[in-house]
Amino acid sequence: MSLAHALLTALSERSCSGSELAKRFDRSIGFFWPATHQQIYRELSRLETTGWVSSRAVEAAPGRRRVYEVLPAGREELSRWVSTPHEPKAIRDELLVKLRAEAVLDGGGLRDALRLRLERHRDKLEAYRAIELRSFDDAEPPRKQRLQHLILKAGIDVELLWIDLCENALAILDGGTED
Amino acid sequence: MSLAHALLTALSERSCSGSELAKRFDRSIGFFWPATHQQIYRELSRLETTGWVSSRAVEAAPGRRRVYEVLPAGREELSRWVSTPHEPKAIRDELLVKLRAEAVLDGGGLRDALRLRLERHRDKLEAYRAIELRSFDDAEPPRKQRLQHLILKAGIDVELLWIDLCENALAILDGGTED
DNA sequence: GCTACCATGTAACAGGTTACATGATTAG
DNA sequence: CTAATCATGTAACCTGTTACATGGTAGC
Repeated sequence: MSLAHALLTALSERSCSGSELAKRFDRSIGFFWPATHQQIYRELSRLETTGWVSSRAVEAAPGRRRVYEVLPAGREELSRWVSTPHEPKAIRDELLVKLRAEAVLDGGGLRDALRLRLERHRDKLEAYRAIELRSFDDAEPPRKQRLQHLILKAGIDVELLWIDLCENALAILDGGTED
Repeated sequence: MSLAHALLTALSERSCSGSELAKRFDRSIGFFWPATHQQIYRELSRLETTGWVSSRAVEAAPGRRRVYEVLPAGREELSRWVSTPHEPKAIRDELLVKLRAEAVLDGGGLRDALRLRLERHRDKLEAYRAIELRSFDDAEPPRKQRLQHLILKAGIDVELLWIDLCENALAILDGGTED
């Protein structure tokens, strides 16, 4: 049920409509919990049925926009969920399966996939670093900012990890002997 | 369709029965592509229908064991899949959502979850390092071993990353000022 | 011959993905 | 007034998860 709580988190930061949520997801929470607009609308309906958020139609707005807002019960639920420990989820990444398949196939066909991944991870790294420069320049930031920065740094480290993996894999496929 | 290809990979390494596959998954490919025995049996049936694997019943064996084997068409499919580039998948980890929720809630309720994750990631790190010592002591390993070692090192790096994240998050929640 | 265990499987469900549909507002 | 775009939504599907069922073999 993490999408529900991701939405509660985003709406706690600022109330907004479904489409705006979808856009905000694309450039913040969605980095580590992606969601399409279909998922978001479906989940918002459920949240409203459960009584964790309320919505009101916005007059004089494009489409039939509705603005969602977290109710006290939703805030309690979010708090309860945050305090509930959970098991880590496994990585589940296609590339690692492909590396293992490449090891048994012995063909070298993985090169293109590795180069694409490398490009994507470098792009993402750059995007994260741009956000970092833009948003976290404070030398002595408040707790909230420090936590948000920590999340971003985790994202950066993940990209660095994949970049390193891809480069090493390409070196092996190209027959290099360096480690 | 990654489970299908993970199974083809495992069966290419060595033919075996469904239950044995489930066990092998638990301690190798399953680290980065987990699968329950139900998923495995369902997928094996499909693979056989598609004509990528064949199975034969084993007489004089416990239960009604069937041994699965990759057919030439399956080997081709695996090769085709390895050469097909794919987009990286997002992280999708509950902990990052919770960190962000903690930032907006301002309560400190995340400590227990962080401590549990820390423990789990340390355990996994230790397990991976034990495998590394056991399996990769060769100074000049063949290509196949180098690729497999690379996968394992990626797993180790991922655990180190999470450990670092959890420790830093706990430091912030405990009001420390170190970065 | 019980009991426990093993290999295989079924059924129901939850969540995510993709394709498409509808009404309403805005731009030209 | 027509085309493009926006906000919301429906439907079908696929994968993964959980709980349970069945038949067979092995140990006592």
